Amino acid sequence: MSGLRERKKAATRHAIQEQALRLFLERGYERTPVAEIAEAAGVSPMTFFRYFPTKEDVVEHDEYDPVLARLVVARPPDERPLAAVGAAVGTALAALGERELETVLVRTRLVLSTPALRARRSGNESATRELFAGALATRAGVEQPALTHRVAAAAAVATLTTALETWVDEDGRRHLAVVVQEAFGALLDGVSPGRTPG
Amino acid sequence: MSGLRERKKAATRHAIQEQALRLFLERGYERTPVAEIAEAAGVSPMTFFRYFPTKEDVVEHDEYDPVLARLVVARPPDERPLAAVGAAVGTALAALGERELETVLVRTRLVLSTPALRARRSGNESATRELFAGALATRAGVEQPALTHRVAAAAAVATLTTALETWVDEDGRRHLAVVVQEAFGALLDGVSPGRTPG
DNA sequence: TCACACATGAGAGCGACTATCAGGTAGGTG
DNA sequence: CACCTACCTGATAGTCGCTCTCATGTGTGA
Repeated sequence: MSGLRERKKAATRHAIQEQALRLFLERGYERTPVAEIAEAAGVSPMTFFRYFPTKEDVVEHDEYDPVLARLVVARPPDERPLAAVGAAVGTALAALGERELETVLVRTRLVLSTPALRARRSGNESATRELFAGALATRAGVEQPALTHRVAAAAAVATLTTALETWVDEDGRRHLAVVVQEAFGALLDGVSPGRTPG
Repeated sequence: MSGLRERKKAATRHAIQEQALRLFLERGYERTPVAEIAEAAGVSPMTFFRYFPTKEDVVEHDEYDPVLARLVVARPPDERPLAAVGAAVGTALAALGERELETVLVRTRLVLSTPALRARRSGNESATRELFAGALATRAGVEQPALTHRVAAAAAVATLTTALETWVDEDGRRHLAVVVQEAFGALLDGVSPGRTPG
């Protein structure tokens, strides 16, 4: 399955993404036309859109969501939904190395500071919510996610987003996992008065 | 302050919005060019953009947020943040009449079923989050919103969004206030096991 | 009534994105 | 090794959202 064609495609895709990110960081997202990215990557503008349906797509990855969903399903069933998601996220983040965190930081900063990318990110969160809601339903042994599952999923994603924003604001000084854990703790604080800190 | 000029502007603005909504519902958002909206409203395409900076702006209102923020600040300070936001929203929704709810239903349905509008809506939620976080901070008597306030605000907005989606899925059969209350109850369920139903 | 401010329109133009068509290259087949 | 097919690519043209500049006409305030 790894003929010359496949390798060329992978290389082209990688080149486009690399040049795009470089130009975005240098000159800003809005001031970088697709034509320039294509030229820098040595392809035609057409080819850019064959690899990435929109200009925004070249920034996003969203490869973590399915992993997270599986971790959520695997959490013990007596755990409260939000605690389950929080723990699953904690587990996933612990596996991230220094370099990966740096990449995430740079890209997240770019996304948060670019309205168009921010809006798209928000749009994607809706898919993440549904994925988490499905995972919580599966864990509970039911077909369709109940309102509880959907609300818990939505709150968890919102908490995650807030944690990410905080982390970027801090320039990534603390480990992301720490900030996320603190955010989930703050969520409990915001709901019930007496909580048991971890 | 209500000279002929002002009234003309208000009329033009209203005409554009009315024709836009009509055409969007008839032919769909994506298949309705701004030029057609402008023609239907009897103005030039240029004028459309003078009144609404983007095509998406013609759909959104977002007039409720400031009201909600004020209601949040007014909640008793011993209430937990999420309960405070939930109660504030409940109060605001109780004031909505049959016709207003119908309008909200139609527009929300359009927004949720149109990716571009959905993304924009999500983008706006970020502003709503900050507004709520500020309100919670003010209520707590501090200048800058703490992480607790920001997380609570984010979770509350996420819960609200989920409630709105549920409400639209149900074609507005139950009153929106009921669905929202149920959603906030579900959030408590998702966090702590024993809760006292209202 | 006069002069200014402002709302509007016309035209050109940019950038994201799409559809169609033609040419070249990889891959399996004889 | 030659060939044929399938697919990747590019050129062209076009649509649509959105902006800029400039000129004109219409309210408004003096």
